[in-house]
Order: sequence, then structure tokens, then C-alpha cells
Amino acid sequence: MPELPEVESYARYFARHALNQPITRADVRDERILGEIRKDAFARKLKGGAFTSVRRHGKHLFAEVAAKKTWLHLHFGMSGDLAYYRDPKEAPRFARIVFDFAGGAHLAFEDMRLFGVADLVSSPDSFIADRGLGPDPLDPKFTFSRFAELLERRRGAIKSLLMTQEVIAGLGNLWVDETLYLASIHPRRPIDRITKPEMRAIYTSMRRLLGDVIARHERGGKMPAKSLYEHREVGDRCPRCGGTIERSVVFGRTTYFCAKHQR
DNA sequence: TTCCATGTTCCGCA
DNA sequence: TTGCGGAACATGGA
Repeated sequence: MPELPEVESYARYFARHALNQPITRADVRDERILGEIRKDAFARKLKGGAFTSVRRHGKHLFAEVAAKKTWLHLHFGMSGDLAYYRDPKEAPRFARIVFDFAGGAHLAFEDMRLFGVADLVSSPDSFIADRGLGPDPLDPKFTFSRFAELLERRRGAIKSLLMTQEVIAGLGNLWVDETLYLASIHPRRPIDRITKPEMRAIYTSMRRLLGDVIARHERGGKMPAKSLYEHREVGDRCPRCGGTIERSVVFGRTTYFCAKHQR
């Protein structure tokens, strides 16, 4: 379930469990999950190191291996997840890489659909720059004026822009729909027809939503009954205004919205 | 059997 | 140059 809030939860999970334990083995069980690097080079570079810190940018997770001067980079695709466990029998069915630690524990990078990627990179900052990723919306430096700048001289549907990782890094289909629902903006609204107050509504809704979803992951709660998330079905009643939930395709993705209050 | 899925990339066209 | 539609990738669940 990996958009920004999910990856943030994975990053915290990684930091809580898998830091500062010597890596005795990096077992690549399906080489298709690797990016550029080959399986033996990946394993050789990590063996004997230890993860020392974790960073997240957008949907990307980075774990530093300071002694080896490298960072593990993970992208979770559509179905990626992490699992930390002691008994090897608990390994997830679709574990693509398993890190064995000296203390006897294991960290699995699982990804059923194999759209995820694992790689080694020299630093998160150089990766972000090379990839041309936009700012992370939860970065404290990501102010409203920076957000407004991103919308300048842009055309097209607001949903497409918010989904584009080179513009803003981290939002995906689900939480873009939820953001626009909260801000009462139609997903196809042309960017150049969004007013300043509406921009602020989008900015505020987006940041509050992402924080809420992260907090919810931490305590394992459901989304509120009033959320679009709980009503992603054609013909459902909008829990905020009683309008009808409709579906269309925007930016190639199934899009749900309230036909009444999202304009 | 068929359709759909929280992502990304590449190609062709306007 | 920018934006968009479509297809592809791999796999399981409804």
C-alpha cells in the first residue's frame, strides 16, 4: 500500500527494528527486484555492514550503510512491504530480498507484483537530483508559496500534476483523490483556473491528510467514515454533502470524486 | 474467465 | 516543450 504515508511507516518500522545490526547476508531471492546492480555485487557490498540511518523522500526509502559508504534504496511499487522477524519460517511468501543480521533476526523486502526496486545509491540527495524528483510535501521547507510556484505556468488537470513525482514527490492515486475531495476541487480542474484560496485549500488538505494517515498507520486505525477512501464506489453517497460518488479516468488512473461538492 | 489493482516508463500524437 | 492516452511490466484477488 505504498504512497508517501505508507512509505513513511515503513521507514519508521525499518528504523525501529533494523538499525545497527551487522548484516551477515543479503539474500536476493528474485533478481528481478534489483535495479542496475547485479545480485552478487549487491550482496558483497552489504555483507559486513550495518544499516545506520533511514531517510524517506516521497515514495522512496533510503537506508544508510555508513561503513560501506552506500545507501540501500527501496521503492515499493504497488505491493511492496517490509517484514522483520526472527523465525525464518515467518518469511513472507513474496520475500524478494532477505537481510540476515548477526543477532539472528531478518528483514525481508517483499513485493508480490515486482514493480518495486532495490538498489544501492551513493546518497539520497544525488538520487533525488538525478531522478529530478520534486519536493516532499511533508518537508518543513515545503511552504505554501513553494507549492503555489509549482502550479505557475502549468496546464492540464490538477490531479495529473499532483500525481507527477517530478513536481511533488509522494502522492499517488488514493491520496490525491482524498486530497482533492477534502479541498472540494474536481480532479480534472485545469490548473490555470484554480484560485489562490483554492490552492491553499489543496495545500492544507494535502499536508493534514498525509500527517493524519501516518498517525493512523501508527495506531492501526481505519480512515474516518466521512472519508472518500471509505466510499470509493460508483453511486455511493458522499458522506459530506450527500452528492453522488462518480468514477472516471484521469492520468490513466481510476478516479473517484463527489460530483456535487468537488468543482 | 475477465477485470481490476496504493506505480512507473516508454512511445506516439497534438 | 508540455500534456495526454495507451500499452507494458508481474501477479493475485474478487
